[in-house]
Amino acid sequence: MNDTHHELPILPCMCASFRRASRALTQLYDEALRPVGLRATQFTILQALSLAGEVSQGGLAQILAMDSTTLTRTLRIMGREGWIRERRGEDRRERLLRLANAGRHQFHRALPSWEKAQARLGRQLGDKRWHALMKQTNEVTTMVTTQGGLS
Amino acid sequence: MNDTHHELPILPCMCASFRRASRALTQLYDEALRPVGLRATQFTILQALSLAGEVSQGGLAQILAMDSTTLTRTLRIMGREGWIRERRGEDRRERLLRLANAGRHQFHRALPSWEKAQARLGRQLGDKRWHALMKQTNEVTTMVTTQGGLS
DNA sequence: CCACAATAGATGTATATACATCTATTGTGC
DNA sequence: GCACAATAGATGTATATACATCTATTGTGG
Repeated sequence: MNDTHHELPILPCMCASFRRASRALTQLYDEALRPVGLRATQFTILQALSLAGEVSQGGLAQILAMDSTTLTRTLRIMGREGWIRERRGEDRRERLLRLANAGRHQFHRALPSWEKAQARLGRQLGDKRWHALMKQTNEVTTMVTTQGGLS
Repeated sequence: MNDTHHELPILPCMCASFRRASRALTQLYDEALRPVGLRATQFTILQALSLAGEVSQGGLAQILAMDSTTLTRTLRIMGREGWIRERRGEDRRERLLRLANAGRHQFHRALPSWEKAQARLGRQLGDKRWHALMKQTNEVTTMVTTQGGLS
């Protein structure tokens, strides 16, 4: 406990606050998932696909509020591992994605580590704050992605 | 308004929720700051330095809950623009950072765009949720960075 | 059907991010 | 003072992220 400890000033910027919290949480979850060989981001994609079934790349991007071209490379990495199956849609521009068996397996293998991280954080926050955060965080995302655009 | 609109499912993962919200917010703030030629991240660093005065790279990293080596490169980019002044500390391993005049200028030039983004979001959220989010987001960060560590 | 606008992704490029490892410097036990 | 542990950043490497631009495909007005 040395005193070179900067006391986490409150950043007045909402974006900065969220980015900072994201970094902190990502480090926590990454650490929890490291033994399983997954990044938080990759776990998220496995989980999203597990919940969504088959979706196009653009659909997945929308679910994750992410640029669809960003997924091109992340998915390539995960495809390399054999976790994801792709096929062309009727619209042959689309790539339809879903979990491959190896992906489902990897997801289930990671679940306990993820749940431990979730539970530990939940214990620290308490149920009330946990739910408030989940709710409000999603509200922000909805708000920004729905009516977003500076125009 | 087409119906290829995936309805933003609630992700059960706290980390994923935060990362998603961060991406959404970053796009919003990046768009607002683009005319000024700043990324949200860079604005954040200028603002943090503006608030903190002179800090070491490690100190700034702690303020931002960020790995200090990550800053090496971001700061190099910003140094290129002449926004940041560095000097060695008494402890000659440290780099002490602060805003250069050009950095202060760039920061003030960006302030109106940033304030507009903040205000717009604040209007949408309402004061109550705005403050709740700020508070809770910072609590999470404090919690995770303070007692963090899986050990 | 055909020209042209619109869309889904792929690719090029730049930044953001972390970790492992390395170097330079500082602290510590003896 | 010296050997060795600890610390602050720098560097190598890999992933995450977005935007501009390009290609392939689809929709559309005539």
